[in-house]
Amino acid sequence: MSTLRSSRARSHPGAPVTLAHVAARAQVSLATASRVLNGSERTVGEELRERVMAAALELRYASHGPAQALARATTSIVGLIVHDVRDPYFAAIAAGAMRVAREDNLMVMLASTFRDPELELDYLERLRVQRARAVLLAGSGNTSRSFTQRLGESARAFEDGGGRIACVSHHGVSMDAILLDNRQGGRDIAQLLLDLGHRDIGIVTGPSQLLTVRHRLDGAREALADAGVPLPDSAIALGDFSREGGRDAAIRLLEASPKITAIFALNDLMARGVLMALEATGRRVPEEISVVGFDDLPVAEDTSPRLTTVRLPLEEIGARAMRMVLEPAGERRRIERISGEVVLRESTGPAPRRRRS
Amino acid sequence: MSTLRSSRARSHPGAPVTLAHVAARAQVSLATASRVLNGSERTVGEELRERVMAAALELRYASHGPAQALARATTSIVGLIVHDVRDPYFAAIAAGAMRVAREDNLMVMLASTFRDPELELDYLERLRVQRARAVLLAGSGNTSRSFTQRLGESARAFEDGGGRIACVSHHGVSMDAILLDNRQGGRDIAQLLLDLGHRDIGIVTGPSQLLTVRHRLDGAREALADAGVPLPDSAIALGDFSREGGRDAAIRLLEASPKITAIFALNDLMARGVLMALEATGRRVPEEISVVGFDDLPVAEDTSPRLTTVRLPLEEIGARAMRMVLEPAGERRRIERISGEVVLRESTGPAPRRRRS
DNA sequence: GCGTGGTAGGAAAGCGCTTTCCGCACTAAG
DNA sequence: CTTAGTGCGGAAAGCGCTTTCCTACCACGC
Repeated sequence: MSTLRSSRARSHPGAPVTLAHVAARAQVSLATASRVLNGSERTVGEELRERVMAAALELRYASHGPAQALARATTSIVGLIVHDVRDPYFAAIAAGAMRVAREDNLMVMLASTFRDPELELDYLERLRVQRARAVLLAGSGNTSRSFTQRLGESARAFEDGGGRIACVSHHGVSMDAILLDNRQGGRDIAQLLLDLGHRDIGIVTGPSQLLTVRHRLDGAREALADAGVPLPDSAIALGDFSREGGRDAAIRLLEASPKITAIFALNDLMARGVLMALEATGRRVPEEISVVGFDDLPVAEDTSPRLTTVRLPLEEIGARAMRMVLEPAGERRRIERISGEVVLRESTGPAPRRRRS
Repeated sequence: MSTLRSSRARSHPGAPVTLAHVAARAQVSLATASRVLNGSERTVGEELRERVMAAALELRYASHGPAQALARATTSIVGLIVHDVRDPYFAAIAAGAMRVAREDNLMVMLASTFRDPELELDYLERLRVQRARAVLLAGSGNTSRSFTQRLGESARAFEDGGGRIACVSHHGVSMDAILLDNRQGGRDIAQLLLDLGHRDIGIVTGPSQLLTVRHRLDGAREALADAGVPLPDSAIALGDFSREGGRDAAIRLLEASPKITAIFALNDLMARGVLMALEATGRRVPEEISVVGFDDLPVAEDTSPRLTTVRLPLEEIGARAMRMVLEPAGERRRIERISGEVVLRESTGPAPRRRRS
């Protein structure tokens, strides 16, 4: 009977059990209990060790994280700030980063800013308060000068507090980073379109203050310029970085430039939207018009035709970024570059012959 | 000059600034500084208040979360345990839950178990260590008796520590919950198939130890039984709860039961896989065979034909669950039920006329 | 037998906060 | 003028740990 009762001990609200309780029950000092239960350099005699273990088990002791953090002056928390968990792009990065965090026995605090830069700053501040060991900024950087500066200051403050910080993609701020070669990707995919004979190319772009957008667009511009193919303003339509944004932008684009034979959507979500618009207006892809995206999210294979796009190894990127930010700070800023590669699917085809102009 | 310097103060590693520094600089006591900087009942005189604020700003003071947690005996952390962030189902729930957490000024620790029940227990324990205020279990429950029991014990231990815990979906454990009516959903969607005249219906199912799977399947079984339509074992194929799992299962299913005119995939991801298999084998949907899924994830609208499925308001579910778990514990177990509704798209059609048998 | 090292256990000093309790100054009431 | 009441500031006692130091003890060598 008594064993039964003791095994159910503390299953009532009462005051939570602390190390002191464990120590008392095991008849040892606090120091010893601490050494046994939380990896310490010092060895503890076999007998005491067992007494402590047993007591901890019986009391169902769980150490007090915040107290440990205070005493040790370090936590086992890392922060991860993304734009939106629902966006598969960020979900993939998050998954990679979380895998690495887990390997290092760290808990991750995830924050979604929903693309609000202020929230990004706010979360960074909160992570500073939490004394996160490291923070990973995974959203795309912003082109706003003043925002960039404030972000830089916050990052500096965070580091002064002893934390590490790094980002994925350009952020216009000097910190360790995994840089995605969005420009080259934009260039490559535009070149693909050119190689297929397309000369009237439209672009469906996202919010222009995102650096990712800007770089992909720049890459495409370069490729077109090199080939001497014009890209009038009317061939560029802007929308949200989402399905709906892509669809709406495509509709406007088709009105403004009905002659285009190919559309480069700056990410796969938008490309999906473009496909929706094309389907709604009865245009065949790729026979009448080709469509390409960017990122190679799962959706790229879910559409029909499947999307030609630029593959980014997102989980790998998340993992490497997390690994980088968990390393001790180096002397100099660390940069790793990752580039995407074009994956050819069925949404692209040779340019149709020119219709009567 | 001096203002400039002082505004840049502490931009060097040195020891981090504490409340004591702020208090010293503002020439007030620790108590006063604390009261000013961290909402307290007590009022502080205008002058001192301003001095403290100024000092904090100049030093770029950030309070020490763990220390506050220790002193206040409560944290501003909530935990969220899901199977996989990459799965849009969980991403949506997470987004809803995170929105509510944000409204309450809480930080969320997100953990992905990748469907490993041991990890679920492990993370729950870690969240107990972190003294999370509340934990939301979002994965589907498990049918394993022993696991369920251990989960129950861990949950109890967590609650004994003063935290709240709740789950989405059945977990076979008594705790507050948002219950999804998976059985009814399965029933409804199967009924839809029946109403369309299908009599040879196949099912592509996920891991059978998931309660979600079991309930959806049970619902479908009931509908078929009520209609007197047989469901032979050969008409059920099992796979991973993913695209690939759905595809592979569909291939096996079609071999085992070539006569089927409709397939119910237990979630949209699997349904997408089914569509892939059907496309690969040249079967037209829905003319030759109808396909339905479950969840109504974005992918349901990305495929062609678009998927008929059961819509679950996932973000709403995540939000309500978080709200529930943040409320003080009630006397009795709290349960909210949410049911899905069939949304009709193009992947379903009337059963083709029986071929020669 | 004594000094010497090495080892295991414990006492206690923090870690950075919050909050109780105390005291002072001032006002209002008697 | 005294007394009670009120408002504000500060001293100090924790919160639950870790870790430094100190002490006691043992084994060993000479």
